[in-house]
Amino acid sequence: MASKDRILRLKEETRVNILEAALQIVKEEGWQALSMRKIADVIEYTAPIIYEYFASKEAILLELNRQGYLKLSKQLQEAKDKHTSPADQLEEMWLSYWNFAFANKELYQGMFGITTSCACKMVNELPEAGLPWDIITGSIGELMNIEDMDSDIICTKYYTFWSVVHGLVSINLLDRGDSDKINRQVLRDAITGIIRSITP
Amino acid sequence: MASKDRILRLKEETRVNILEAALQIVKEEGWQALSMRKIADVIEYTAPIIYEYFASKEAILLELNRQGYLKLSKQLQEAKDKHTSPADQLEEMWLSYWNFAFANKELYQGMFGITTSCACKMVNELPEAGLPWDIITGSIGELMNIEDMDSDIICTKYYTFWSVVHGLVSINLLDRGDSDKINRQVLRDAITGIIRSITP
DNA sequence: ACATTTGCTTAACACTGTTAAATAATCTAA
DNA sequence: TTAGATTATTTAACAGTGTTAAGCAAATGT
Repeated sequence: MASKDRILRLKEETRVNILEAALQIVKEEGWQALSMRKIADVIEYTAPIIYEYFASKEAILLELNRQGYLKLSKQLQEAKDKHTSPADQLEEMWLSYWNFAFANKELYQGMFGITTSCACKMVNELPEAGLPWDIITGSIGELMNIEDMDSDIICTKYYTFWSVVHGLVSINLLDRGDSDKINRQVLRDAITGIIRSITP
Repeated sequence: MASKDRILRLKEETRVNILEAALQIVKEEGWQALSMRKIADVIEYTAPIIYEYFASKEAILLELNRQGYLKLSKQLQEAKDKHTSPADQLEEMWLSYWNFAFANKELYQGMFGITTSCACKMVNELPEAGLPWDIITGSIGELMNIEDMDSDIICTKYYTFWSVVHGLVSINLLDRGDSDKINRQVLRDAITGIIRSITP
């Protein structure tokens, strides 16, 4: 029965369509404007069929976040692969993180926003949310000559990196902050500063 | 007509009650659970009378944010007044900022959250939102011997401070991050590091 | 005592997420 | 081909949201 395959392919397709429609709406009108009926409008169905593909609206948000983490991880890995020295890798990766945030503002908000309306709470239980950590701490450990990737010192250094970059991103996403050029300079200074501070 | 005064006092009182009820609900159930009817329940009225005091739900959120900025500014000023040297002032103020964020999680989320559902957009036009900037850049300017408080260099240094502190706060508010003790250490290190970097 | 203003509520509208029932379309088997 | 069973999709409904307009009731001014 090849028709079964076709039908499965179609179902998978509308599943993708739902996610794409959701992201499109969010990009055009923001998270607060996303509604099931609007998604249904875009994919030319009525709202209840969405529940054949996702258990709830929150499940859609969660899946979008998941894909966001995958996309970010892919970019981080590509950035890492450009260099061999851990110091260069770290600089390239955090610049890549910065670029991801602004190229995917809405996604970034969902992934790392202090959600206010707390769109999807279980994002912390998403396994993909741990991927960036894995990719980056590898270079930190190598740079510091530490093997145990879960050691407190690596953890601390990771959070030091993350907080400064995420903080800078947040401020810019909040429409605060200076011109992009100045902020890039602050970012570069901070990153190289931290790298130097942990270079043996 | 003293009764006019009494009646005005009562009106002011329910205005305060509305705000307190809103904050109470947010603290107990989160921003996403805040609704006009719930507020009305708490103050023992029906929903429409709230519109005699606030033009919209967003206006309530805006006023809560305004009070948040005032409260934060007051704490920052008190922290500043504890010392005379700008370096000590800066350290004390940013620690105070950190403490404010965790003592008023919900308020902080509203004020500095990448709102996702973008609760109130005009928070940037709130004059009170600029108070922390005024208080802190004063010390930065003094420390760097610069008079023009709007100079790019002060601006940049302010954002450097803010991004690292806000980033660290965000990560902890996201349930990520280490123990409070370690994070306080990261915070202190970062703050003193920046202070040292701008001390002539 | 009547008229007017004020305070407050009820009712309604257009939305929201979500579920159950009803219908339309498709596939299966005789 | 036709009858029956499945599946796909929609309509209707529920409870909730922010918000507005209409109505009522109590206090006030004359």
